[in-house]
Amino acid sequence: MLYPLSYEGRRRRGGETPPTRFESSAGRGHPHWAMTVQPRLGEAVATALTRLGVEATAADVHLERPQRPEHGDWSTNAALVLSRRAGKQPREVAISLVEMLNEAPPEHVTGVEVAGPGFVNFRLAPTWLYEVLREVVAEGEEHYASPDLGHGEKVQVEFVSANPTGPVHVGNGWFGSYGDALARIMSRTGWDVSREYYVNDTGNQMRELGASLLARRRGEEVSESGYKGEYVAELAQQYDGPDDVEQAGRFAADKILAEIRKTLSSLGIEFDVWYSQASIEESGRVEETVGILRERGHVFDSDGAVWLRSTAFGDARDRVLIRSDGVPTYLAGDLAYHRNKFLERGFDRVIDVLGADHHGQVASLKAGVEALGVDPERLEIRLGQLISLVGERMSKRSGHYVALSTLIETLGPDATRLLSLTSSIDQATTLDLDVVRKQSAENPVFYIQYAHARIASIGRVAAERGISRQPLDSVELDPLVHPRELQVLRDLSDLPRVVADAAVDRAPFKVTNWLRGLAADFHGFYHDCRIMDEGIAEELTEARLWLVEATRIGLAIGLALLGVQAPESM
RNA sequence: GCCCUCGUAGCUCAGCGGAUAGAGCACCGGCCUCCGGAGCCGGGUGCGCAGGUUCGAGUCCUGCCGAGGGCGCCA
Repeated sequence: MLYPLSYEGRRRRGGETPPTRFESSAGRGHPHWAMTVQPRLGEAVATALTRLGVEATAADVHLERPQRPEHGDWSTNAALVLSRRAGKQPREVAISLVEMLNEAPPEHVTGVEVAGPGFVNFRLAPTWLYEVLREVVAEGEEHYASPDLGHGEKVQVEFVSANPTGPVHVGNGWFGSYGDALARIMSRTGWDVSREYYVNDTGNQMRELGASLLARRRGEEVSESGYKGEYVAELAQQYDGPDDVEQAGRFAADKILAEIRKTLSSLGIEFDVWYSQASIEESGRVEETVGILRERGHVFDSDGAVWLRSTAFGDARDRVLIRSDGVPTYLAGDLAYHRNKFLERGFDRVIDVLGADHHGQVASLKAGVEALGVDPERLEIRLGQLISLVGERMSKRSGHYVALSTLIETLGPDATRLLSLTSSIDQATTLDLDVVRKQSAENPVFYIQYAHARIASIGRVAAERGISRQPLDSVELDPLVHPRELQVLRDLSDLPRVVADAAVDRAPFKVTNWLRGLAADFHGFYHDCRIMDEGIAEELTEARLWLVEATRIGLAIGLALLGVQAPESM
């Protein structure tokens, strides 16, 4: 399977528990907590169902953590889902199930009950959360919440790829943060990820850029179709080459690209490969690709042009590959590029992150890829909704845009990144820069980072007071019974699942949401539970210090996945 | 005209077909002799509209309304 449709889907189809670190830890000799509660509950439910005459495996049993505490710690809708198979009413199945489970409850379970239309709710002793804490600490920042979902599949994430005709604007930064965070998340979950920036350094726009620069150098007006931004004038002053649009264009593009790279780098975004479109054209791969398509029988000639019969692959109309003047179209170059990705460099999967304004390219690109003999399912195109700016659209040609570098200077890199990582890229966003500036102090990133800094501060205070943590193996966690403490541990128990969902759904914002929740619950814990004080028993201090350490690990993992700093102080 | 995406609280956004739809911001009140108050606690309004699918729909399907984007021998 190339791509798991969903984490749940994998489990059901695979008939096995998700490949989390829990299993690997079992192999490293931690039998006591080698298996977390979730799979144990699944097994117990499946066994009970089977004994009731309903064929079921653990993979059939969907377990979730209910929203409401009164619904217990874990819940399953198995009775609802399987009632038809059982030929009984859901509640009837649920009641039998509960009776059976109560006869010999799984470890940690203190009660099983039927609720609502047929949910089966489990109440657990806090001990299950102590296992979570030990798990987090043992696995640490490196390994906790790093399920192997990708199995080493080679995936390329191409993102930003802004034309080198002007500085990157906030819209580019938006998708840049997204693509980079996605790459980080997929790397953690077992994919072999390569980040790529496609440099569109050919064609009319390069000549247009060169012409704009030359016009500026002569002190003339830039033509209507040219690039009017101030940066062109600045570049014109640096250019001492000949009056040649090609050369001037290349000069400008090189300078601009260096600037783009610098800006993205200041956001923590680095690419493995910067791929030049010009290099593809010069290598002859475009003609070669058209030739291959012709050999495969998907090309025809008409009106002096060369066409791809893309309608054969679901496109709304056929597309021109080579214009009647002999110049290849953008699509031809793009297909040569994608042939290179799949067939020359051997990526199993390619994710192109594009703005919704590229929507029109999707059908023909997919059709062309399929015509080349590549399963189009391997090409995944994530269209992000455009970022508009208080009603006006950003455009490099008009010079009307907000430079990403300006936003970074205003907000700082972390807040800038979080701006786009708090919501799905499917969400169309209108940025009001005044509001953004005003709210920058309330950016959620500071709330999360504050929790991390606070933990570092606790460590400093502990050191001052000569309190050091004892090895976790020798520490009893039973003193952790406060609702605030248990809530933090529940959050931590969710992280592997959250990371998996974020990877499979290509949705980094899920990590952000989880971080906000953990930070909130940690702040609550911190407020209500003194860690080191005269009235606090030594054992409680020990346990709480480990709770704090586990929280730090969780925060560090989440922040790293978003590419945001985890500061020791603020 | 056709196609795609999106419509959830005043604003920015969450919500694997499940139980009483949640956060943040804004607004109003509380809480520091304290390990960092960039914090904690309390306060209320909402699924664009109409059908359908089913035990159950914010979630899936159809139509309508609204917003953005796309439908080049441009890139």
